[in-house]
Amino acid sequence: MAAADDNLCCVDSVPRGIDEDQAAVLSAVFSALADPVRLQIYACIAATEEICSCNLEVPVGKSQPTISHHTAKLASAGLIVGERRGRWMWWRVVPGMAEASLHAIRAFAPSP
Amino acid sequence: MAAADDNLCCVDSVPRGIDEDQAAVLSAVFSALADPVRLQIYACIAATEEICSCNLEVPVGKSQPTISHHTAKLASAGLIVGERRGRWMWWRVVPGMAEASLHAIRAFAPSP
DNA sequence: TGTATTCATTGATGATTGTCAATACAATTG
DNA sequence: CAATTGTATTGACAATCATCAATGAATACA
Repeated sequence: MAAADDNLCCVDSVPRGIDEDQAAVLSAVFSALADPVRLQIYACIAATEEICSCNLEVPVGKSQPTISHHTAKLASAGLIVGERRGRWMWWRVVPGMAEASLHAIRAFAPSP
Repeated sequence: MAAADDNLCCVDSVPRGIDEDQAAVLSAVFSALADPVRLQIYACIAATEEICSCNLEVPVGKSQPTISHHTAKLASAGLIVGERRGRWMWWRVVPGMAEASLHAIRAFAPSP
């Protein structure tokens, strides 16, 4: 019974995929991009040199606490950085962060 | 009163960011990558030519229904495609899908 | 035809999340 | 110092999600 290794699709050594810790870090980056509102915020920031928080409320159509919550999540993921100048908070995109995260997924994958 | 446009950080024309519909589509792609388990699955698939579902349960350490649920979400986002051959479901990565989604965010952003 | 196997679906549950009103904090201005 | 303005935090709530046990559907094999 069973123990037949002929009609199995399975190989002996299964690929390990990503390290569990690294998967958690990477998922945080993509989680930050997984929300339509945050995507609009990120695109707004990427489309400008830098932009302050008050300029984000109108184009994305959300309340100020919501904007603050989303920018904090983008910043926590390392996708943007903020600098406080006076009363205003200015946001810039961290160049290459998103691309590096994508690249990390297939670090060991054979190139196409 | 007010109407003082001197001490405002705001510009008149706020960047529109991404189209709302496109943001929904893109967020679906990144939502698919926003889970550690799905990242491991995606990496496992990317690391092989193609792999069948039964080979995914062991490396990610989840139950069969959970694996099926995750592969369905990755496929729904267009990141992988599945082909049924006999009893087995074989998965392949759709090349360039993730990169294209990233690129779409800054379609109109100035290059660095 | 019947049995075993692989994958998909359903139902249920605990956890996470997006949102806003209210409030607190910080910094400029009078 | 007091008032004003931009931002962050808290609390609460509805919605979504990840997970698994149980079940169903489809295919291969005897």
